[in-house]
Amino acid sequence: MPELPEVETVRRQLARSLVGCIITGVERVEPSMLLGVTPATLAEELAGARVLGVCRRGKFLLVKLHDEAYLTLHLGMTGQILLTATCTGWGPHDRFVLTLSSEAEPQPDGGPQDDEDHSEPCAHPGREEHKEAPAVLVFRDIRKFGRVEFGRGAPPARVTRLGRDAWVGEWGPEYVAACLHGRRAPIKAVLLDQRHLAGIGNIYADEILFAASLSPLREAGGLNEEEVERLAVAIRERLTEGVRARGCSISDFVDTQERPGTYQEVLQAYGRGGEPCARCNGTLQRTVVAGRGTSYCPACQR
DNA sequence: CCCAAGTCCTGGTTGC
DNA sequence: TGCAACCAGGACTTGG
Repeated sequence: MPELPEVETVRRQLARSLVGCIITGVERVEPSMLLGVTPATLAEELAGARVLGVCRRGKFLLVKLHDEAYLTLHLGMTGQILLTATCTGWGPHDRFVLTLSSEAEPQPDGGPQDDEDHSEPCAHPGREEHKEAPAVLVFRDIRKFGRVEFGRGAPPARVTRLGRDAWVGEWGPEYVAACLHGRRAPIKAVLLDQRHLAGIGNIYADEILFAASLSPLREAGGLNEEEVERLAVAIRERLTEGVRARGCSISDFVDTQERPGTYQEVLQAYGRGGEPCARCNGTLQRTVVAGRGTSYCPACQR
């Protein structure tokens, strides 16, 4: 599942490869995944548009174009963004395809220089990605949960109504405490609610709660100060680890070069129901919380 | 047939 | 009682 670390992995690659490029055309678009514009208008708007930056907020990617335009991408649960130098023909799940050309004049500054929280300087400047501008961007999505949105003036409402970015956002234990205050919903449901902290999905929610030794079933408003502090630390740490691992490829996720991440190798809770707990050697239990499959250790997650 | 799960939407409940 | 905030559950999607 593309959650914050997976989307950040893709953002870094897109920022490196796309900034300064000109979109030359829209080769393909799945209308049911398109929001805010018709396919015809989208093609018209994007043709000739220069990419100014690539930002992220929660699980959303924002491709900033000239004239205050934003192309907003959400990967849903099986979405992939692939960059290739040549077109080798489309597959049945290629829902949105852009062609690109590099500019003669390189941008003075490659990275996204955005006001907001979504961008981190690229941490691996030496890594080989595309030196050349890619010719094609493919948004591949087996299920059609992904979304492509175009708008002008400001990012779309589905982005502006998000809470603070769960990784690079400015927040601390007090903010988390305020989010949880008075809530009777289970703590995991609040972690998954993008209006509070944006970017946490089902995998990282389970990992964060394991790291914080908190039961996903706990009533959110019932956490004490010390537990909130542990939770806040676990959120930053698990997401940082996820980004460092270049994402979790337990299901379909791959980066723009079709390479998997490695976070699936260090999962302690997600998907491990019935297996021994790495911390206390108890048995992880599987249940359903907030309508989502949930694994946790009843012995040491309290 | 059920399961996986992102986001949006609806309808019922809670509490001031 | 009225109303808003809150919360659970369903729709959507397709391959395993």
